[in-house]
Amino acid sequence: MTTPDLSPASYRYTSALAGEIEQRWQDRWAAEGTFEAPNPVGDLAGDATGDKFFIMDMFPYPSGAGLHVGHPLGYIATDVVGRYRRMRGDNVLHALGYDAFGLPAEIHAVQTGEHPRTNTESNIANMRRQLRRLGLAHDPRRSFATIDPDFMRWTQWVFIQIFESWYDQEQGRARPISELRADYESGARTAPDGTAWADLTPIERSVLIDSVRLAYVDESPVNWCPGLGTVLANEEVTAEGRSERGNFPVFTRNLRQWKMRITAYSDRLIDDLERVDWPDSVKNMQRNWIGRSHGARISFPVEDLATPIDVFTTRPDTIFGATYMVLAPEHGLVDDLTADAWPAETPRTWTNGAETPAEAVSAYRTMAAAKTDLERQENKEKTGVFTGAYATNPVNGARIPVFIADYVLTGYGTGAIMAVPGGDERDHEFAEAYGLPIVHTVQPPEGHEGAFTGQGVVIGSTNDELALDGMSIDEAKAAVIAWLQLHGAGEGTTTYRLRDWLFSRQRYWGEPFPIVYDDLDQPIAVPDSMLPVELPEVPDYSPKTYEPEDAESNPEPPLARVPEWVNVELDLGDGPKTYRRETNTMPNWAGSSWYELRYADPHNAERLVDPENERYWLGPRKPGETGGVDLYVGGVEHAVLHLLYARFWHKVLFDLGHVSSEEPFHKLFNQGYIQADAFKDARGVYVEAAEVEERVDDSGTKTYWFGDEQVTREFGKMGKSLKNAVTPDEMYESYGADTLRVYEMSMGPMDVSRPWETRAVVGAQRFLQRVWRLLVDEDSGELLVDDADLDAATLHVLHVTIEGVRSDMEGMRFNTAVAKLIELTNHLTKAGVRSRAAVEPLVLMLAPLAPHLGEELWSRLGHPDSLTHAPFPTADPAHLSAASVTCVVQVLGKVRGKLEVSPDISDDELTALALAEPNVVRSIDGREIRKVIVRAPKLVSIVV
RNA sequence: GCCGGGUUGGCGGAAUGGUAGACGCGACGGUCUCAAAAACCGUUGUCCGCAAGGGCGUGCGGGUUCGAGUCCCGCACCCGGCACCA
Repeated sequence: MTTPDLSPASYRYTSALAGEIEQRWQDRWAAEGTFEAPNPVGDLAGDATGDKFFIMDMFPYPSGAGLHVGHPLGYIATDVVGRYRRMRGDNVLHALGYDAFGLPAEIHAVQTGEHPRTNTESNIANMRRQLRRLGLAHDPRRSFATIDPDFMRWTQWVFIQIFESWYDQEQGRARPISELRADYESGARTAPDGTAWADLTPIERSVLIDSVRLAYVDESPVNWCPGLGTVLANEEVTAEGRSERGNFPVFTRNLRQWKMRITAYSDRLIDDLERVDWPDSVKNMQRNWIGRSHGARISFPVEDLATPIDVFTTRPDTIFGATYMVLAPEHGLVDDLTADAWPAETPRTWTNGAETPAEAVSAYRTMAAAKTDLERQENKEKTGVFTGAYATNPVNGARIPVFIADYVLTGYGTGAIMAVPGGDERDHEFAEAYGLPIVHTVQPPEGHEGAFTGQGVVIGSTNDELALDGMSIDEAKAAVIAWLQLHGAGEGTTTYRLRDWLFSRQRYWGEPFPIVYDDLDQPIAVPDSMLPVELPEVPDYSPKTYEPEDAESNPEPPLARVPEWVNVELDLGDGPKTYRRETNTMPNWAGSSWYELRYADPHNAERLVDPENERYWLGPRKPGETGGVDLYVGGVEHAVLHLLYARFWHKVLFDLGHVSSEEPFHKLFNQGYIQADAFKDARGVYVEAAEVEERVDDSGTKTYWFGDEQVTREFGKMGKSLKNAVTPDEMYESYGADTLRVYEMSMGPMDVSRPWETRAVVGAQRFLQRVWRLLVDEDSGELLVDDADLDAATLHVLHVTIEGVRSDMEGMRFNTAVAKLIELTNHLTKAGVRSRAAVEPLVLMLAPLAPHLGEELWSRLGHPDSLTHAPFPTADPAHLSAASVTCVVQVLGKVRGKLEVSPDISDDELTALALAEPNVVRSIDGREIRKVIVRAPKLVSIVV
């Protein structure tokens, strides 16, 4: 890219020299173990000084495509923070692992026949090479991959901990199953139906215990994707009801699958968000995802049926306006309450033309089941059918019809609603379509049409015992709930949108479950001594896939094809017996749900993490704090996936006493993305952005050409799919790693996305070249530094820079830190100052951003040791005020003059000077001065 | 629809309520060179003006203030998340 350097200056800071310097220092850091962080105990034990600081990046998936310049953005940022903290004296833990289970490796394996492990490991090696070239200050002893048997063993161990636990609602925490069993055995606790433990058969006991485990198998509606041949979590299905990967249709099917009882933690997962230092946007996304809403459960008796309909509502105050009820088509009571014949005078619109309610219900159900999520979303027109049944409104005895309709969802609340057309827009729409009464229970404003959902005064809501009229909505809610409770018709309650986490996949390339089934088909955890359960060799890695539309197909895990692995003889304490292994594998999220803990004690063979090491690196700094990683940096795309799962697992481990921290990540920072122009040809196919040419026509309009073909420009996240990736290797080649680092850090604030512009990278290189040239003679390589005293102006600039850079580093404002260092460098260059007293602090401040250049210059300045632990410069307050400051004189808020004044000038003196300034006098133009505001020494504002 | 974030030169961006546009890219002019590139130096919001200086200017409309990019009210547009969630 750059033309060969023909200049005679052989010590010019070119990409070649930068490359040589960078590799040399990387070798030295590796040889000296510069970034190794000592642990309190264990194999990595050592003497730690200073405060601890644990930094983490969201670890990468080792893709075969390698890195582009967008990937390292966050890694550079955390590296700068880590290097800065070391210079402040902290003991910094920073390492990088690999999230290495995943679908791409499996697809590659299916295509090539190569074992996914082989391919994944070579991808990891390539990624390590690319990242090493960036000069990241990681502790290499603490790196791991989730596919390492030693890591997988502990992933399985955590799974068993969760499997062997239940959630004690009274204590509000997870407890071991063994304690629950002990309670049953001692009689301290009986089965929910009152049966004593001793009266239960072994299988009944198993079922009872299994029904409360935090990891459990159960048959329930799940997302089945025949095209991929696996079930998927809710989070992996798009809004259009298709798989995020591959874009295949997804069907809701009742299947027996593993789940994690994350819903037990709903309240703690919401409430503890108050205790962590996370961006509000992510906290909000998690709150929305968990979707806690307070309201009431209310029972509506049904005519001729013993079981009432339970509904959930957030607006119990509107119950007097409940004029009909709706059940989800899949609701369990529908069959029981559907009448034998249409009641007399049933309107024709309610029957859908069917002869009997049963016929109408059955037809509607079939129709609703055939609707895809997309169709439901696109067509929100309200449909439904009358069941022929009537319920009774408990507060006013009104006889109200019961419908089924697909605008009521089976999975939320109780799957049934009381419909209040006066206070709910959806109910209003349905009521209009089916001619149902509309009753307002909150006084709507004059001229209001349709449902009224705003605040107001309650009306029309009075019975013999309950008088809500005139109350506010909140008062009425409380009054209704109290009344319902008194009459046994309902109670205040809370519901959540969050569902339990579907945890099994029909994949080869994932962690096997450490579970076997006995001859009664009960799941049993394998003993710790048998961990890890490793993946068997299989003849074929590919999942059993089907026609994408074949909803009737069934999942078939690849591991089930290896009977000699599936059927295993074990002695679990009662003699050798044959067991059947679980053949599903864990989802990709498993390893990342606990990996923060392993960095703290990566080789511990006895425990997940030694308690002392965990307490040191993750424990709360003060009582009452959550603890957790001090800084976690990654993209916002994991806001409700990884970050929710990891919090859940961490809390279970906390409850069980394995960790002292209540949250995995104390501070979270979302970095923006690097974006870039992408270009599409006439067919809509992306073309290589690097080969597109920009042409400007006479009118100044820009057009883009790929060869002879005109293409259209777009803007998006950098990556392979948009064919606009720029690799770090290209940047190393043309500029060097330090230039790439400085450029990426100077592009803008860390938390916003920014467009990549290769032609702007040279600005960072010019800056580093200026620093180099300040210290080193380009022809001879000699050090040009002297020991002269600094003049007042330089002292001032230097200390203001130190103060500013420090604060920018603390606040992760690297873009402004770079700007300040450039200003200092430009000042020194212009003033011809090469004094050690100025250049040493400059080199130290630059070092976190451009560590190789920093080390090289530091060493040339005569320091034998790495500057990794050299103290970061401290500003001397004495030099922070300048010898003179510019004072602005405003007249009526407009700048009319500037004065160079002493910083300690008095108000009176400054006012006198300001009023004497010729341009100020002219602006006042003889008018009477009404007021003078003086903020010495910076400002005088004159009001006339 | 709901929640969160945003809108500043040609571009990326900077500004504890106090000189809007730091720093960088690009552009323009210059130095060096036979020439070009690189490098270095200078100019660069816009309009009027020879200049001194002045007018206008941070999405739009109001307000508070001696003074608003910054605070308050209303609106438009853009980005992200959720969405028939009772």
